[in-house]
Amino acid sequence: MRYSHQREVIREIIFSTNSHPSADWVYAKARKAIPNISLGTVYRNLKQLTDQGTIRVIQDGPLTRYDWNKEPHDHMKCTSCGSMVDIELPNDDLKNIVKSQHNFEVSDVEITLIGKCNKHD
Amino acid sequence: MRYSHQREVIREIIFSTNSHPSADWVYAKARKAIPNISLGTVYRNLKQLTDQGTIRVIQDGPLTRYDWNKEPHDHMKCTSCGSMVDIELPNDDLKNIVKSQHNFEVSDVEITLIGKCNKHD
DNA sequence: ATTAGTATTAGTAATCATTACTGTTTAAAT
DNA sequence: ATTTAAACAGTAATGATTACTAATACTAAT
Repeated sequence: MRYSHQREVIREIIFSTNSHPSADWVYAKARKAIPNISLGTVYRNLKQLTDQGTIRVIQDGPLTRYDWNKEPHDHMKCTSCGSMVDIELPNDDLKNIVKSQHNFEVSDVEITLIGKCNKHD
Repeated sequence: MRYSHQREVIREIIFSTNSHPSADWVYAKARKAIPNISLGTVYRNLKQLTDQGTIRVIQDGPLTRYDWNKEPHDHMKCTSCGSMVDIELPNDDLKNIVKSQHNFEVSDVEITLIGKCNKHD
């Protein structure tokens, strides 16, 4: 893939945050570096970066977010502040259950825990 | 909530399938019973049925689907045929982990297993 | 260094899912 | 039967994403 300044800026934006930003958030940030960057360019490059495995997509309900963390991991979503935090949970048991009981070969496990984080006791 | 024929038809459609249909699929089915039913009516009633707890929403990536099964349960999604099948998985361990390690009070757990179902060995 | 070829871009139009609006219809209470 | 508000059909509007197009800018070969 050929180098482009726009893609590099977009990549850096994703890698600079843990907030799992949306395309729109990335667009707003990118405009600060490249004021006339196009929203289409943002979407196209987010897709390319995803396809080449540089970043990954996470789905937050109907919202599409992006994440630099490609290690297998899960998410805690707080219903009070809307934040989505990374967490690693064991899932070998789940895989084994469906393998033995349903003959379903798992390639990926997506777990989201919804609740209240420690800021809202 | 006042009775309406349209809502009743929509409710029956959801309850007649295990395929977790989308709004569009419900619309197509509903037109067979009520040819001039409006897509807005489908969306409005799916929302009402959801709000009153008669059905529930499940998010399949960016796709919104509807489900009559309100018992807590999880899903297996087949990458070959796209089908999404209900499954019950234990999740007490997961809840306990985040409670003790992150002081995160879980109200809901969403697990989706992605892989190949037994039709595609 | 210049050129040629093509991936990438900005800008805009188009699409898709969903929601909002508006004037009409209909359930159901009086 | 009359009244009232909820629900409707039809259509317009929104928001996110994708597609299109002519211009631009990497990069490899000269």
